[in-house]
Amino acid sequence: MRLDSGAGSRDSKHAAQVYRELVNEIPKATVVRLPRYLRLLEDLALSKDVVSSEELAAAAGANAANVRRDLSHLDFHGVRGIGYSVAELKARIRQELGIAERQRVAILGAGNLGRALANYGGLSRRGFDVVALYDTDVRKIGSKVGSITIQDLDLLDGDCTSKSFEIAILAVPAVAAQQVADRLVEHGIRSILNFAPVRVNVPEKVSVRQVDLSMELQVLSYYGSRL
Amino acid sequence: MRLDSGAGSRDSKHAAQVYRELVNEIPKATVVRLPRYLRLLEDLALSKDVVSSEELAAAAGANAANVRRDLSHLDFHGVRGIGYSVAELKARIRQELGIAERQRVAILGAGNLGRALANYGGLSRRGFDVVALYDTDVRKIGSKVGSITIQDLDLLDGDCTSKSFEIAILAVPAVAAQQVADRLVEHGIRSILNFAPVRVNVPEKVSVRQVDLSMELQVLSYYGSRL
DNA sequence: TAGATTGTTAATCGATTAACAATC
DNA sequence: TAGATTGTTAATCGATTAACAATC
Repeated sequence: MRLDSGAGSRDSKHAAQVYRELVNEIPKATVVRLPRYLRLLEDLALSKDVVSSEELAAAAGANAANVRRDLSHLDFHGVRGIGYSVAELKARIRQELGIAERQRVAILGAGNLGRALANYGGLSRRGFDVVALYDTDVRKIGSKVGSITIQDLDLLDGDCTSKSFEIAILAVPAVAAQQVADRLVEHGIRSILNFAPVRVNVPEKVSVRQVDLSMELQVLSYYGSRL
Repeated sequence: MRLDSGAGSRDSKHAAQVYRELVNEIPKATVVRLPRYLRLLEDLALSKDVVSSEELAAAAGANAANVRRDLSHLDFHGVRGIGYSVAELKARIRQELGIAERQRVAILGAGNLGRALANYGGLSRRGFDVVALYDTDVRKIGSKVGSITIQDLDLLDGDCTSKSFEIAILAVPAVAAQQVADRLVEHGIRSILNFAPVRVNVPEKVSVRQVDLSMELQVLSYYGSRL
């Protein structure tokens, strides 16, 4: 099937772009802005019924036209002259992000960072429940962080059904990261947030986002040093 | 001055692109890849003298042509048929990132996250020294985290010269973030890494990067839910 | 030389945005 | 109606990459 030169194609659109629209794929840049819109909508939910693309843009550090295009990718429509329904847009973005229901998160590694993350109340507030905290250190296993008991990482393998979770946060030392990631993948996990300062290799079906403190500081340093 | 139609311009280049080359600006996408190259180079420093664009690309999750173009933005040249000098490229990237010398970092907020960051050895290994840790809680002030004594945030204002730092890490509660950011800006800081789950407004001359756990999880959820 | 790898071009891709008709 | 704001087009921008001549 040829996708270009069809009735709906225009010279200003690339063939690949037309294809992505056909299969209803949302641009990556849009996906990363959705949580920013959502945050404003949650703040606004009690005070306003309607929000404009201008306000959403200010909250996300984007352009109003950009916002309108983003929302049109969701097939979400506002009212001309009025704006967008706060409640409806909030629900629509939650649905699109796959967080209409609460998500279960496991934290791997109960070091300083793992414990800090387990204690962080902001997760629950945004719909993420930390349901497990794993470590390999026998001195830590059994002790509690908040209401969560640290468990032996070896339990992971048998835990598939009883303690299932959708998302894993990797907070282990760099040397252990790949090994633990492999076990998570075996366990069927498809989303990993990696705080370890190494890239982990995973099958294509698994998505990983890495948060690397040193690299963030290095990028900051670049911009700080030339002003 | 017109920038297009000049002797050096070609139809395949946009006028804005030509301008950025004239003033020697490095593309943002390149800047964020430099730390990834640097990490590989540090790992390689003891074992290899030369590295290829192919290897650098694999480490950074980029394309080899992309790497070669990135390095040409640094005016850094390799040797055809051979590759790039590991030691020279490492030094060149450090210089470009403004981290030829060690950088001093202050952490604002000695809660779970602030203390976890202060304890994180990876920072020092990458050339960042945590020189101060501030909080407002009188029960925390004076106690130590590792070798650093928690100080009263009010000292920040008098501290300009004696305890100066180039980079600040914001690890305070959301409600305090803007206020503390304002004080940092007054203090003359130009680089802020913000872990608080709110955008902070700063003058244009200050750069901020935000790390927001919930938003990262929401983006992950999107990709995890459609596979 | 033959093989390897750079440096650069040209094309395409993906994202942004000004502008404005549509319309509440 | 007049004012406000959406939805969409068209242009441009910024980034990526295949391909290949240059050259070690």
